[in-house]
Amino acid sequence: MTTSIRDIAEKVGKSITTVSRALHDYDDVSPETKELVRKAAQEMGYVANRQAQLLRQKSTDTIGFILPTFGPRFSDPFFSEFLAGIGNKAADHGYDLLVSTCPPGEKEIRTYQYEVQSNRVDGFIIVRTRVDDARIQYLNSIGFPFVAFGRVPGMDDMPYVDENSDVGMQMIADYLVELGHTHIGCIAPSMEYTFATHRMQGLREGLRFHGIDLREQDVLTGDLTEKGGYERAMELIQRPYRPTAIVALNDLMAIGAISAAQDAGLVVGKDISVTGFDNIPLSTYTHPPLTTVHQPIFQIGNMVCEMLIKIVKGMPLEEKQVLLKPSLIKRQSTGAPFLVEK
Amino acid sequence: MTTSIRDIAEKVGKSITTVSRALHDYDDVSPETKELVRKAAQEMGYVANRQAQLLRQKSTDTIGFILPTFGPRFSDPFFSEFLAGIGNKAADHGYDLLVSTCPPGEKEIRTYQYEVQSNRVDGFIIVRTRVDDARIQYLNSIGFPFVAFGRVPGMDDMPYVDENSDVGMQMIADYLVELGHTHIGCIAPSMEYTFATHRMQGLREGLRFHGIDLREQDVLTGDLTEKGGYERAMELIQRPYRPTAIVALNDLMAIGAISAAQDAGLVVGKDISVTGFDNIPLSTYTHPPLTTVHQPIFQIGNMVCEMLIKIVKGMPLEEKQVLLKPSLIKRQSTGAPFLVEK
DNA sequence: TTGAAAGCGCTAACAT
DNA sequence: ATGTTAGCGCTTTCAA
Repeated sequence: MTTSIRDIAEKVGKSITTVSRALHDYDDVSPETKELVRKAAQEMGYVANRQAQLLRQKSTDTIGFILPTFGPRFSDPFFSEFLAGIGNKAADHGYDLLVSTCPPGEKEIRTYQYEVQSNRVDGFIIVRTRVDDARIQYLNSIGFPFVAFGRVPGMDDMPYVDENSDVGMQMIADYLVELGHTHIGCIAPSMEYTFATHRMQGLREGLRFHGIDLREQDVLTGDLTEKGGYERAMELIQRPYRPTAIVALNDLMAIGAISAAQDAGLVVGKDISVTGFDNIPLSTYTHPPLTTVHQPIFQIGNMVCEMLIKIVKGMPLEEKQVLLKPSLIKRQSTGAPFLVEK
Repeated sequence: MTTSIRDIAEKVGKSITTVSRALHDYDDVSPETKELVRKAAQEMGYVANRQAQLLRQKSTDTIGFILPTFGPRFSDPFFSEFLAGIGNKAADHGYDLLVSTCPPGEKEIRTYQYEVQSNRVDGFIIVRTRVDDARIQYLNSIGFPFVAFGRVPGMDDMPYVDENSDVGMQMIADYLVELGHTHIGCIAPSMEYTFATHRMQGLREGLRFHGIDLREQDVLTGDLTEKGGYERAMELIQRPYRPTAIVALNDLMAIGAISAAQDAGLVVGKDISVTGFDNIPLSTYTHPPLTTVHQPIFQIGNMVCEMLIKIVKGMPLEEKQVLLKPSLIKRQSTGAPFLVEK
């Protein structure tokens, strides 16, 4: 069926050892032999059997990525873009990407354990880090390579890439205050996500800097989806004294919030302002376009993957922790507050 | 490091063969030995080395999925949902999912070849089939297992799951005509995608049934993204005699079209109607919510994966070709036509 | 510059 | 019911 190293050896009349070495460009093989072997390999359409190669080398040249899927309508554009970023870079380095799906929770660690112990991957890429992240604790405890997109409190030494979303949110706060907002509502996911804690803190500090306190009752928690955003935003909007601006912790929630505002008969950007975070391509095409903070998801995927490959190859890392500078994208979902019955 | 079958053999004082057989529950091993071996394996945290196991068995228990990524902002919610569907089912059956990324084109086939020849996967899942699909021709020519989401003309015997989007589009046509539209524009991706040909044909036939011809000049081609939809829709809108309804061939394009209409000062659902296709979760949260045709992407991922696993295991397939019935989702992006300067 | 031989961890045919 | 042995395809000592 498939040609093996042995077939080539037979054809060129050399030993399999020589063929193997020729293929790997060892310098103790004569140039002529190398040429000969290469040509034969080419002709016969030889491709190394990965299983055998890797069994021998005790490595897998494979990166693991376990998608934290939530329910059957897992439709977050964030992940396809991030995945493309990883896959892209992995391919550049001849690495494979092994993707599994597992909802966050109990079973999750077992999925990681299983992949580690069955020798399936050389390292993991972790997304959406959590404050008390069992995945990272596990990998750390056994010294298994990984790189995270996102930080984890108390684990300042682990390799990660993250955007400085504290600062990103401060920019949002500054901008809203500058526009004249003083009563601001916030819709957020569970604070188990570190990115949520950073963004909240940035928002809090940013507002406090201008003498504004974000009140607990103005912060509502929902799912990290359009639906979650819609529901929580609707709650805020239907209050007798509704906020003049709603800060959503990601674009998907913001899209839900815009929808809620419109269903309530409000004109977004005039009657009420809405902001997001991520700058997914879609955020340009909402109505009105969404004011948000840019996060280069594809590039972060690239970086995370590149770092991980260096780590598993034992190469030095220039920077073990990367914190990217955010930038504010001003669009039309924000405007000066329209003050209602005050 | 990791415990191997040999370690267990030593511990329980049996041969490695016996251990292997005990672990696989062969019936020529005494119950006591089985018990003994299992307990030891448990205690020692034994997990089989996949590479070795698979090298021996000449199978990989792995499914290949090559993401057709377009450019660096590959942010299509379709793919994350589909991936979750596949991953989910694969995990149920103990299969791994090997994901690569490769833009459609020249190099694509080489990526497939490479994965086939290096023995990395048992079969492939193909998405977004094309009229002249080199991937499928290749896999078919070498008899390598695959299941496609989408049909290919002239390959009626290949295993696939698809939605009957001809009928889906006819439903859209019926509905628009029923609302009173007669001048309809269409924004479509390249007709190399089979789904596009089916949807176009459905639209054409649906309209013709009501005595309406879709004119060539009213069909514009763009990228399968919000941006593509925006640009092409804007062209249609700026014409002196603009259509009263724009049919987009997927939801992402429709979102772009809504945005274009709004930028042109039109009220969508009143001044102009817009329809999509897919019913991604987002389509509920556009403004106004999008009239579209539902496609159960997660379940299709499930089905495709299940079928592929049966094929690679040599199990019989109840249905080799599955054509799902579409359903129309009426929302507020469509309404009776508002007739301008006619 | 080349080849023989061992062995990665596992399974299975063949003994016993 | 259990063990011996061969071998999957490859890399890598070690010896020639």
